[in-house]
Amino acid sequence: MQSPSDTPSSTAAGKRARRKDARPSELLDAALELFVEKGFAATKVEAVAARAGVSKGTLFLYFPSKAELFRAVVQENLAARFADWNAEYEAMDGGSDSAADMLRHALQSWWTRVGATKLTGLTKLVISEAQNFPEVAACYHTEVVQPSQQLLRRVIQRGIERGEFRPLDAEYAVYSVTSAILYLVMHKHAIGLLAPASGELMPERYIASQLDIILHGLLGPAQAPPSRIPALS
Amino acid sequence: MQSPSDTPSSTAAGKRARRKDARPSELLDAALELFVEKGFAATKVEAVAARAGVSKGTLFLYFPSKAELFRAVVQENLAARFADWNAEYEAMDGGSDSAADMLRHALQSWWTRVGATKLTGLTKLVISEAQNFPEVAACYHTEVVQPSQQLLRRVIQRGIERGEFRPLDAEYAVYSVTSAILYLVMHKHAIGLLAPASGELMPERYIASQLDIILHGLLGPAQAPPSRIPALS
Amino acid sequence: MQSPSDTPSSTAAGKRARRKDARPSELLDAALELFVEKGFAATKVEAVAARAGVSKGTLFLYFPSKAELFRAVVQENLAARFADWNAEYEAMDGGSDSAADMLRHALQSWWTRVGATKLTGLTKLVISEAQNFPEVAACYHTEVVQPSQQLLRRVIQRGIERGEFRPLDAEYAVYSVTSAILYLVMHKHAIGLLAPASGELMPERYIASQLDIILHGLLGPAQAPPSRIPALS
Amino acid sequence: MQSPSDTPSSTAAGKRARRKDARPSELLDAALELFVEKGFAATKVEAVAARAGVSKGTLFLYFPSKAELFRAVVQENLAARFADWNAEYEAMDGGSDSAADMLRHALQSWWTRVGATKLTGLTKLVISEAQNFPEVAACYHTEVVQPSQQLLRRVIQRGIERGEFRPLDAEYAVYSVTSAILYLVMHKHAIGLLAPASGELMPERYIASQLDIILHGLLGPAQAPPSRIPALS
DNA sequence: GATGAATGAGGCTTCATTCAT
DNA sequence: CATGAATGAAGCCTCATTCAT
Repeated sequence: MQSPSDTPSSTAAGKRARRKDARPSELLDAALELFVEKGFAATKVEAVAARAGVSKGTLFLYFPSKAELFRAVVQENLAARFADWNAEYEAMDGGSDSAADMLRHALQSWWTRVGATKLTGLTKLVISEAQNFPEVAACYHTEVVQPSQQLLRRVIQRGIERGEFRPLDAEYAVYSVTSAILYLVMHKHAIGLLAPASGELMPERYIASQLDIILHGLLGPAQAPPSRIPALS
Repeated sequence: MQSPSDTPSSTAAGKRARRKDARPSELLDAALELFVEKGFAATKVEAVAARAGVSKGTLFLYFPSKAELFRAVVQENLAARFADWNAEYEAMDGGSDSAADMLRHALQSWWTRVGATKLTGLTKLVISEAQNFPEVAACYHTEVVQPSQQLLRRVIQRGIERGEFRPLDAEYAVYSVTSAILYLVMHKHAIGLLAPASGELMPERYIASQLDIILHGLLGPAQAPPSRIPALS
Repeated sequence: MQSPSDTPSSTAAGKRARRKDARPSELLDAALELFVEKGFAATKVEAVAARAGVSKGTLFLYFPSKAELFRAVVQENLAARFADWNAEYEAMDGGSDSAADMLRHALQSWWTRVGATKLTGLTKLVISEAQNFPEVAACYHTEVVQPSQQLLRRVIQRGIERGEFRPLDAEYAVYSVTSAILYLVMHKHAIGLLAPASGELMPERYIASQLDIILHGLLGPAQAPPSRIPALS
Repeated sequence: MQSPSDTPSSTAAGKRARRKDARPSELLDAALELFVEKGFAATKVEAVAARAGVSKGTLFLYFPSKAELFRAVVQENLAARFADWNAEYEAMDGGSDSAADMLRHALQSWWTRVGATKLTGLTKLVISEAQNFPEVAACYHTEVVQPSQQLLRRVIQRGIERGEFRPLDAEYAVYSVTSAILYLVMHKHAIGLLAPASGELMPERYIASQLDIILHGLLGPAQAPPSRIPALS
């Protein structure tokens, strides 16, 4: 039960302080968008500042250089994503669902928590700039890619051990899931823009299709589920 | 009937000319590599020239600007790839293989003809720079992406019609194949470099795994093939 | 009623703003001088910036390109010159002087208002670069050359109609005045520098001589004025 | 009575030799035109070579640098012009014409021998590039300007001494003639191009008008000639 | 803190000049 | 001699970064 005004400058100066505190994240949001859109080199710091509603000089009050801004963009969004993944991870490990359900759940929760948000830009960004920022890429790999893959591998492994899945190459089966995710990300940020006239890709339908095929592909002949043709959402 | 010196300047004067003829493609090769590695903006024309073994100025004898060099890189490699795809297309359409074999063949021939070459860089390049070169991206989409997807869609459709595959969402099932391909491309040029220490991805094993799961996922319960565990190549 | 410090930042913050306002015209002055001296192509933007006391980059804050700087140089000085010509025009048209006096006045006021200033450089500049900047030249012709020639033609025409001048080719008689002016301009900016050792040309004496001969040449035998030998100013 | 074939290689190799000897002057002609049109800096040596019908490299066989080419252009045409001026000079000095006739003749012969040819470009060229090539300009001044002015000054002086002309400032009266000439030159190469739509300047009429006014202006009241209105040639 | 004018290193591009053929 | 492919110094312009206000 903390008093609502525990800091001296809560009423008047508070608003400015909150604004001030918000600056960095407004800049990070603007930077994420622009880096994803145009790439690191083609993005001008002035454009980032402008999109965040501040002046060029202000950006340098919070980030010592453009490269540091880039690193901060990744770090910041990494944290957010990682927290969520962690929650997901524990929730799934604890339950007693079938491996198929766990995979279904993993993909679908990825979509709602990450795929449908601007966080997907981070993946595209890190991949695009991997060569120019190896430390950042390595960090991303350690924090995001490896844990996700480990989690998926464990689920698949358990499915095999339980006889739910066919006996297959568990390590590489993971890529069936990650490639499905990556394609959706790249479609959103690049492929889909190659030809705006071409038919839109409907994410839910895409995920349903991929899940249907992957699970059918993993499951042993006995457990083959009633082949649901995905509703054309 | 060969006179030993039919043209007086066949050896002497020819060397220059041969070099001149080779220059454009040497430059295009160098440019493809560097654009893929660092992106368009971060690649210096001087570096392209240096990798091709010529000086800065020479590049501009063959390409009027850096942007035109980029376009030429895509056009040039597009032609090569498209010719191969065409050959593949006709070979497959004419045969009387099962749809599964056709898909298997499509993926494997893609690997030998494209995936294992530096042509994969083109895909990564076009995707990375799609926003900054929309016309190039559109061209790539028309020339490469759409034909490939149409071909795959037709194969899958036929498999369904023949009862070989389950009745599923043929249009979206295509993405199971394209996402598998895209992931391999992106792994080669970006993901694999995120963490050099992480285990290498073996392309043949990757393709075998994806094929196994996709085909299992597509096939009707009856036709389920003997679940071959891919040899750890 | 003056408060000694009405605005807090009147002195401090104002200095920057005042500099910023002055920059464009400082740059235009420097550019005019250098373009006249060396020509457009041989003038380096860095030299213009240096003469204006700023760095290379600053120039581009105010003018988007070297060619635009050139256009601005002409436009800017055109305005100045044209305003004066307009004033002159009305002053002369309204008066009831003799045509001879009007011509005398025209030449002499041209000297004080234009000929003796750095504005003459504009004429040399536009003529020298006419082929490379046709639109600028056309503009100069419309704004400066044609009005001046029309004014002179009208004066001469009136002199002829009044019987003050001989009946001569009024249209071409104008060139006696304009050629006198052009020679002075070109002498100042080029001819006079051909041989620094050669005797200086004294502008007042030059104008007196030209006026003496032109007026003598125009006047009818009756009105021939007392042949004043120009004072060796 | 030289035999028509006194050199061994007169028939076959002669043509090539003549061509070879002609090369430098073809290059000089091309260079004069382009330097006049675009200025020294904006003229590309490749354009000069192309207009002369040879390759870039060939130009450098005859002229060690672009600057030397420029000097040669002036020197070469200077010689031609100076020879003519010399002939004119002696012809006039020897005769017993009136000073007025001599001036009339001087202007008219200038027109046919120089004004109507591409030699006028030389004047424009030297004036335009005077600052960047002071030695060339000085040479031009010594070789062309000073002799012409001296000649004109002597004619006018004699006219005054004989009582043919009014007693006027002989030294500056010269400028009435030179300014008339310069204007025609600059009109041909620059002013006339400012506004192609504006009425053409007819050189003969221009010269007639200027001569009429100048001579009227110089002559004493007694000798005033029948004021010929110049025929609208 | 916030601003935006100023800076100058660095990249793209041109073009005079060289030189192997 | 003639060619034109190759060179690289130099110029225009951009933009990350600084700093006076």
